Amino acid sequence: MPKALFYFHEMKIQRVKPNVVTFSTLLDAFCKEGMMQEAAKFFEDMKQLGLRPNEFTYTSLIDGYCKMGSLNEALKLMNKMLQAGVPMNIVSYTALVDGLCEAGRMEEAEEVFKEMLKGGVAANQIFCTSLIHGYFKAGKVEKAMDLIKEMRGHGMDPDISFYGTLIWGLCNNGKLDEAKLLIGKITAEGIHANHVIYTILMHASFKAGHKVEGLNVLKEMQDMGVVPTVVTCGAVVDGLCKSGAIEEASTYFNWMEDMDLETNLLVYTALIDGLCKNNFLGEAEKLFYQMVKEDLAPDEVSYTSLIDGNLRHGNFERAFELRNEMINNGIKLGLKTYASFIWWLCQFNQVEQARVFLNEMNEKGVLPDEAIYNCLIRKYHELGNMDEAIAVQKEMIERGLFNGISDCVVTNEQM
DNA sequence: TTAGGGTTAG
Repeated sequence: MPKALFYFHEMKIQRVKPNVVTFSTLLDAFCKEGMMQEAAKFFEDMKQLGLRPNEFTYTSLIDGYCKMGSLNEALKLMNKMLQAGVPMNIVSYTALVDGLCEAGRMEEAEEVFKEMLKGGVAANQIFCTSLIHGYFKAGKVEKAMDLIKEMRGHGMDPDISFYGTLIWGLCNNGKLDEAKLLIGKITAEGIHANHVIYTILMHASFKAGHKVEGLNVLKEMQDMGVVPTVVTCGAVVDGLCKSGAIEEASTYFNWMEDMDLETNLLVYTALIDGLCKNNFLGEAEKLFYQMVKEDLAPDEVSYTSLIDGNLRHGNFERAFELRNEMINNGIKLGLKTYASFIWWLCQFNQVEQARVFLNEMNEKGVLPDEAIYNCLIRKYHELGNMDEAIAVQKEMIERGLFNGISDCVVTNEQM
């Protein structure tokens, strides 16, 4: 990116005028880095220079906003695009629908799909794969299957990414066996599963509690000549940690070096979390600082893992120290960080301190979830402080988080 | 010449 910008400025110095393609290329690079403010600035700059953004320019921006979860910005851009007389094509629609699917906004995605067809733009395999991913993610297996049938009816030939999505969807909807059968079927048809598909299957096996099976998938993958990536190893380390096989997890973590694979934040965090949850807090702390030494900047997730580890061991002082370190490094506490503080403070009967965190969440605009409220209500109730239990439950109801079937302990009569 | 889909962490 800095090199690209250097050439861009060099162009200006040499009085070579950048055109729409030059701007779109740079703008797309900013979007892919998640630097949307810079991208938006380039967008304005090019218009100022009298250049007319085209479907490529708009699509990069729509995709960028979608990837960072700013769906409303993306939708606004679609309208701007149409107003500017630049028609949406299948690529622009795919970027938008994929964003809506990722955010679980399936009704809107279907609406956009209808509009697309009305406008005479035909769906293709990439578009359908995005929509199928959305349906699976939302647990709408039947809808996903219907669309797959329709795709076949339209003569679309499924590719490896499509199968990746399908296998992921089956695994995430409790159909691990069907996913395995499907891999066998496509292999027989001459389509070879790749590292992504094996990683999906392995992760699903571990998640279902089948440790041996998970490791078998890794072995099968290697036997088939598919080389594990850092993502594969991350899934192995995480899977083993969650199975309580912490020593094996450490072995695979070190194995990455033998494989010439560079570890990343995710793999470190998986192992740090595993160490914390398996009573190796000292090792977790050591690994955390080894990670920092390797220039991997801890994020909210890695801090939360270590904070949670300290809290579960009653090391409140250290947890607060890490919280401060996190803030000093410009990382905001998220829902999981607050949930961890509130949960463990309640477990150690420090309900007032937990309440301070709930208040802080409200001040900072982090929406608490049902579990956080229930945890506090239960603890207040247990300690005999019904006034506060009722007050917290009222807040929960006001926020629309009380669905009446949760295990809240304050009944209507008591309120 | 520039844009879209599947995998891992609290």
